[in-house]
Amino acid sequence: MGRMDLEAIAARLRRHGVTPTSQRLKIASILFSCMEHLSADQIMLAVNRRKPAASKATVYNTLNLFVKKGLIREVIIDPSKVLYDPRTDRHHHFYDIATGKLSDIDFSELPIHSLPALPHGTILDGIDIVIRTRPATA
Amino acid sequence: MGRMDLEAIAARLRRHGVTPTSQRLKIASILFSCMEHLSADQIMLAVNRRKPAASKATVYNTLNLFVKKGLIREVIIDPSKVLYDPRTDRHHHFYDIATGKLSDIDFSELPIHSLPALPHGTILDGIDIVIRTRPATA
DNA sequence: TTCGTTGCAAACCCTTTGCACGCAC
DNA sequence: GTGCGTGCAAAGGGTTTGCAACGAA
Repeated sequence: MGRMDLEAIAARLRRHGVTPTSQRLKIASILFSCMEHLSADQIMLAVNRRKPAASKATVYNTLNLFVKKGLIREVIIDPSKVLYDPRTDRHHHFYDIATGKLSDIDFSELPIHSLPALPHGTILDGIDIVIRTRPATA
Repeated sequence: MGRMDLEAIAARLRRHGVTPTSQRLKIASILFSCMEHLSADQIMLAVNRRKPAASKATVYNTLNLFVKKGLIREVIIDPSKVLYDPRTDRHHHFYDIATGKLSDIDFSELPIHSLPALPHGTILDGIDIVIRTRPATA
């Protein structure tokens, strides 16, 4: 997987108010070059594949920091673990209930024509749509 | 909260292939009379409010059984705990990110006009839509 | 020096599991 | 007696936290 230019990633972190450190750059480069939905555990493995580069605590702290700063998003689908999504633009997901695999749906492919009235005293924060699928030969 | 007629609940359990026991009836009556989205913990508390009626293991086993038998559904939104939904018909949810409160959206209020093409080799299993909201005065 | 970052290990919390007891048929 | 259901306690697994060491400005 071609590593994205580190300086570009560092700039992106700074733009979101995150000081780039070597651990954060490594974690960010994995997320932004893979562009897949990874669990903290998978990121942990990828980060330390060759040599120890970040501890478990740092991986979790960093991911939570990235989420808070809007660099990535959490995807809550599997109750057993959180997935992290390097895309932050509006999009939705396919979720294969047999394999657990997530894939993206562009916002334009699944337009919402009208929203129901929101509960009183609330404003819209966002919309998450998950289309669950399963293998055809099940 | 008016307890739903126990015999009606027992019949519903049997219809789904679940042998009605006193613990299962109690748990089911809480879910079906409250018609709210409860966590296992809240159900545990409600079940044992007056006197011990079911152990933690039984609550979890029962909820998982109900899900497997199609009596209730899991709602995965809060990564820290699963919520159980007594409604199994097609519907969606509002989720207040500040309070954690869930409320229902009737299927008819949020029509999906067209679906994107599913990934090759997969078939539709279902659609989950969560409209995230937050208090207007945030 | 000073503040932010990292790492280790322990703590946490929700959930599941192993195993023995008990009840219904 | 057989099988399912229940309960207790312990284990499990992902995530968070306390605290000391570290590092850059």
